Amino acid sequence: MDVRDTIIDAVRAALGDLGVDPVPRVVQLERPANPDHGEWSTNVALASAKAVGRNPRELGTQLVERLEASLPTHVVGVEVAGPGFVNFRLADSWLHDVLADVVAAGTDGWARIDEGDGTRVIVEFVSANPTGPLHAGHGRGACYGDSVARLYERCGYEVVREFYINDRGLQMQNFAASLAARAAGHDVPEDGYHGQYIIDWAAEMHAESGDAADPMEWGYARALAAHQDVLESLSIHFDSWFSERSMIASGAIDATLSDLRTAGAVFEDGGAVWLRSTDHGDDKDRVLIKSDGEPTYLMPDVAYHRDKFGRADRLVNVFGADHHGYVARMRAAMALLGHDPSELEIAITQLVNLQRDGREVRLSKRTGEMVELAEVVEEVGADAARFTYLLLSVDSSQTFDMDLVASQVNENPVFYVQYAHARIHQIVQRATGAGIDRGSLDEADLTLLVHPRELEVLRALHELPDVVARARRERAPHQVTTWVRDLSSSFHGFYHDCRVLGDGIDLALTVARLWLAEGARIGLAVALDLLGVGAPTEMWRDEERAGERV
RNA sequence: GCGCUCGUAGCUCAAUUGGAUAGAGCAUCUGACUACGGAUCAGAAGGUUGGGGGUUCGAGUCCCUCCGAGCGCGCCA
Repeated sequence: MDVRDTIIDAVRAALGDLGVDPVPRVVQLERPANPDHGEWSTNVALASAKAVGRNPRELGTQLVERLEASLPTHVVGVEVAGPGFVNFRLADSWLHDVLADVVAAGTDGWARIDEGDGTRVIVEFVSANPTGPLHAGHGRGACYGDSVARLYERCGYEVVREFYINDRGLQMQNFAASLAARAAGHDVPEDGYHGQYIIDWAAEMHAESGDAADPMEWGYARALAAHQDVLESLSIHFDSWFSERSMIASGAIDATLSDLRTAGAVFEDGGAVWLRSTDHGDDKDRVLIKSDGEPTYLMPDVAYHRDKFGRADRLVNVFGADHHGYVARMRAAMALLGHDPSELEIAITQLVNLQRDGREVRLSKRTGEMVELAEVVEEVGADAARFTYLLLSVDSSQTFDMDLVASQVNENPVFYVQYAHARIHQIVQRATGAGIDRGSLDEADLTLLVHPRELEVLRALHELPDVVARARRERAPHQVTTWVRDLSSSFHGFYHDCRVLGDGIDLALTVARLWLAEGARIGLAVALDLLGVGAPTEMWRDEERAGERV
């Protein structure tokens, strides 16, 4: 049982004894910013004083008196402070228990949150048109979506990663026309695609099958293959590629329209069929079927989301910032189909500004100026790319400086973190080489871990389950990135000040520190896996490796 | 004009969703160990959280207003 639960139970009991009625259902226990304020702190006296008409400081004092009568496990001191905070001082033993818990849970179990209970979730992300390669901007949504999926999995949800392919419609026709034009040696149409890749692909198509190829089908396959290649290189694997075309064949679009009609969710005006999206918060109604009888872009997308709800309990969509205007109408459409809109979570990723050679590069497939995601991965490496994309909250736009991430590789935080992991492996190897085995946890004396550096590592490890749960809830993998940098910093500090092996280090202390390193290893491995970044057991700079070979 | 996301140290960003003295990295300056691989560690300096008002025990966080940035606002996709 987590030490916090023990404390919270004691606090609630004491509040009841003091005549606070009702006892607050949720008692917050927080870590004070200032270490002088103890290990844990609660503001419950401040929060409930008003409700029961008492002075907060006084209520806090009484609370302390009751708690002192029978201190919870590990607690060695309780004090009231400031306007009425109640602070708890703990013996280091609570952290030794944390280490034992971490080690017992291992990489499979530590920070595995049991709240999804098998709820089925479809995480849809990337979903770029198959009309050209993914560019650097898509990388953010790709890494983000995959990491969000990993968080859901870690929290007990059953996750499907899905890529929606807009494989019909005007953009596909423009794409095919552009390919055909280039293959025939002509300029591409005005509203076609002007990128260099069109020229390359047209040549490829021609070399492969002369004039026999259908530009649309050939280009579709070519683009999809490119998507899959680069995504796999980033360790992103989609379980499902959902084709818009397939819904025409399956009749899903007609069925959706029929459902909407039955629900009274559509009306006709000017020969077009409109969705009553204003009934559910949209600022205007939306056309589903144009007056010429053709469906709009929205129509199949609504059918697609209806289909997804048939397969899952909850949907998570990752949209680019340029699609945020689309959120309200999709929510409204789902509400009109009878779904709970809160079961459709939509995350918006803000833009990526790519910098190269000190200048900004606009990312657009249509105009042709772009940096392909594959180039980014090749130049900076998959791990650095993923870590960099997951460094920030997606609520802010990101400047991805290729030169910085690629050339000043030593300053990239991903190496700092990976180095911590590699160091642990090296220590264990060295210990093994010296004939030292850490044995079983039961026989280790963890109470020897009393150095501030050691305790800092253990505190960080204790936080991980909270971080994971919150990052999942807020769909914010960057919180995991922040945490893992913090743990790495603690570990490097420990490594610097506390020798694990060597003359003058008692064997029992070596063993205890080996267990601490194992705990840190587990934390790093769990977090890096959530980020989709590798956890290497050794790292050598190019020049070191070269030197080694001499 | 309306909507969404933002504005925090010179730069890039955090901040337990309303908690106590706003924290990291980079850059700058100064240091540490004849190294369990130094891709390490420590210290200094750096702030009116865009401006103003409000809510309350308490605001970077919530409300109002102004300024600024990005992105949207079609019977396009």
